[in-house]
Amino acid sequence: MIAMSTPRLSDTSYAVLGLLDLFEPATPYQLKQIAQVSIFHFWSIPHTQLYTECARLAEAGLLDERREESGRRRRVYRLSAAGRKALRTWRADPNTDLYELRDPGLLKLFCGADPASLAEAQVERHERRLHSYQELLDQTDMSDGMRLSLESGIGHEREYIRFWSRLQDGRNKKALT
Amino acid sequence: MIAMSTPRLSDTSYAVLGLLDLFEPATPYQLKQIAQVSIFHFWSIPHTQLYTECARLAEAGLLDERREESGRRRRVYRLSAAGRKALRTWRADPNTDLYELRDPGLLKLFCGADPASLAEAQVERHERRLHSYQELLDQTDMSDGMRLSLESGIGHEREYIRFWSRLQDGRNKKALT
DNA sequence: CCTGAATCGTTCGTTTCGAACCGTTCTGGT
DNA sequence: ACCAGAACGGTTCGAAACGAACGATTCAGG
Repeated sequence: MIAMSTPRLSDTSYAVLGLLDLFEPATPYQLKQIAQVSIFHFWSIPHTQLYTECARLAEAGLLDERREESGRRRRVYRLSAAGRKALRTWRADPNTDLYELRDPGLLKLFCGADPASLAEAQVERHERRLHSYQELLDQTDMSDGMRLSLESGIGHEREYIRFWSRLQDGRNKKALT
Repeated sequence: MIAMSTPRLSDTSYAVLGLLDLFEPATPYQLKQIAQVSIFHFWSIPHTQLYTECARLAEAGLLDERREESGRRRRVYRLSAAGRKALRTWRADPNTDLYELRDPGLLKLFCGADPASLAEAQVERHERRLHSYQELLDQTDMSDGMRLSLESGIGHEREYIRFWSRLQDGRNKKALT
């Protein structure tokens, strides 16, 4: 309950709070593993950031940190009351920005790369990813939010496959610049 | 032609080279304006980075820089021969990673926000964006790559609208947590 | 046990980020 | 013509994010 230093919370901060809300208690390493099969699809973070972000949030009083005595001396985190409250407040505001995207494939396409050969590689990768999402969907039991966001990912993968497939078919076979 | 220091070129570097290839000569500010109606949709960069990136690329010998004498003393950039070559090499390799995405809306959904109220805001924003893309498509004349990447953006906006619209309809009216 | 492989956790130098600021140019009013 | 304020253009700088690399622990098999 003590009001500590309050650094700005980024969306990434809330991502960590949200993960812990579903899967606490957890170490940063476990969060990384969970994130890889859940939020990384629409909220990418380098794994090192989970360590620093947890530390920051604990510092700010939004997480409780407990450290193992022996062995790896893992730091295990839980939401504090303040953390739970911060999460609830943020979650209740439906006004959010649109996405930010970085797609190297589209960038190359824009820059004039040969569409057909780009497309071939892209279709394959997106199909692989689509399958992994679909497997996730029926293997795991998950929260509503988790299922919905995964379904969104599936929709976008399908859209990507549609888009790139169209570019695969012949006629675009000019030299690779 | 002089081989200068060669810092790693990031995809953002190539984005700048690619823009200049289509629209040279240009100042960083002009690049920003062009980017806003072209690559920002799939390759977001803060505008200040265009200034530093141009400087870096000029330093590396991939751009030619000319500075105005009077007034704003703008720096005007063109591709150098080396820059053109670097762009061509990069463009010819079809093996590219998949996208990275950061979508705060999906993040909130994942974290358990009320789907219906989130959806309402999201649908509106995505529809606005979809319209702006569609206007771009017939107003402007553009390169093949530009048109294609814009069409991809339109496809994804439609997908977003499909997804969020589904969540708009009643029954999800539980309290906003 | 011992050795190598997998797992786990963190550090640290570099790059990116974006708020904030300042100088220039434009616009309209007088 | 001149001035005030708004819009535009460009840059700086401190903070945050990034990711390569490393060191330490645990596990698996011989």
